[in-house]
Amino acid sequence: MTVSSPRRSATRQRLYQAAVTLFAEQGVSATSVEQIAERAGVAKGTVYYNFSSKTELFEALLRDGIEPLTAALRRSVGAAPGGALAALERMADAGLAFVAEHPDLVRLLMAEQWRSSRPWHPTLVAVRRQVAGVVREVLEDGVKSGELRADLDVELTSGALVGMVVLGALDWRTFHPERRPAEVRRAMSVVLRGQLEAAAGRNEEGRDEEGRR
Amino acid sequence: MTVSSPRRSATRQRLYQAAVTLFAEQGVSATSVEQIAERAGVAKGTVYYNFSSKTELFEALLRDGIEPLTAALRRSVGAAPGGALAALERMADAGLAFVAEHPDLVRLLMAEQWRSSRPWHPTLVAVRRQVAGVVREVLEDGVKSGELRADLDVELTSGALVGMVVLGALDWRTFHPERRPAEVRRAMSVVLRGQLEAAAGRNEEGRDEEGRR
DNA sequence: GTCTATATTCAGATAGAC
DNA sequence: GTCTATCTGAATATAGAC
Repeated sequence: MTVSSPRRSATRQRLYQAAVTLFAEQGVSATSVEQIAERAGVAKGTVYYNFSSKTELFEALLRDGIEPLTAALRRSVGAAPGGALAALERMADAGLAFVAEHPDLVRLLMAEQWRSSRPWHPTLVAVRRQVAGVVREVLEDGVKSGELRADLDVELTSGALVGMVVLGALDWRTFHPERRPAEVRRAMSVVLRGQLEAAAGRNEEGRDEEGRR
Repeated sequence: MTVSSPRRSATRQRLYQAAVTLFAEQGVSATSVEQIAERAGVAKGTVYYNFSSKTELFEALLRDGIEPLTAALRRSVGAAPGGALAALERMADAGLAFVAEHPDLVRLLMAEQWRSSRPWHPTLVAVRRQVAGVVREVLEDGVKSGELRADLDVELTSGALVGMVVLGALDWRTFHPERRPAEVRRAMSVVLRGQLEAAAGRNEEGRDEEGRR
């Protein structure tokens, strides 16, 4: 198995880029190979020289695109100070950044996630489990250390938190793109840290949070 | 314009049911009219007698399916006691119930939501805005009444909270269907009420919540 | 490696019998 | 109102020239 030639891998990258945009916007089935080729500036035959089928192109695209996501997640959890809530904030941050950088890929993941009985479904489920799994571990550690409440339902809560970050981020990119990343991060932080309520009985540490980082 | 005959509207209902399942599982484009007809137990021609095209069938299905959702939302906000957090909890509850009852429709909304440049996209965006809008109003009222923090970003926070509920609920139905609704509700309530942290400095009111309702 | 031309399959939509 | 039969366009995938 020889390493792909520079020329070929450049073509593949162009095809990835063209395909992910079209797939996200129209769906996989509604996108023709012709369209992908056109957008990438090559002929249809070239697509089939590089990938055996449209499905294979899509799966390769997923594998390639997901790698940076899992890498970013691992980074945000591992080497860092603070407790569980701080780790959750960093993960939310990493999620936000990923969505900002690869909005089409995330839209695609969101859309295809729920369709069982499609060839690529297992791959998507694996990604989902991996992402939610990292969050679950953080929650578990937080419970063990006593930082988080002992009766926390880590399974269901992790799913909900992932949903908050991912959909919150997509909502941002799609409907409020003029807002700055820091604003989005802060909104999520407020929910994560349980600071929705006005700080009536507590001290004023909530105001410190505004200047955080 | 005469009212549809009972026979015809029965057929339409069967077509809706067949279509929503197939659309959710395979996507709209990947589902053929033939498949829909087969599953509904009618011939393909009958589909075209009732709907002028596959797209029109899909849009009618959306309009019909969404009505109960917006109705449930209005109900859960309007006539009820308690402040903003209580209202948010009731809305989360309503969302959970809706997802439990119409999982296919919700999966479909989630999947098609992000594809601009499709005929039905405006309809889906309208639904999204409506749902998020109700949450935003509740947050705004909470801020005005002083229950919620004055500097709350109602726009971004409402998007995040909707995401938490919807994806949390879908996650539940898809990956943890054995869990009971009350467990899911409680997990979301914990996040909403900012009770992730162990109740160290506070009193034990957190334990009261377990027996809530 | 990439192109053009083409075979083949298949889905959307219609016409007309019942 | 619903069926069967059929038309038509389009999309996947291949073959072979360059």
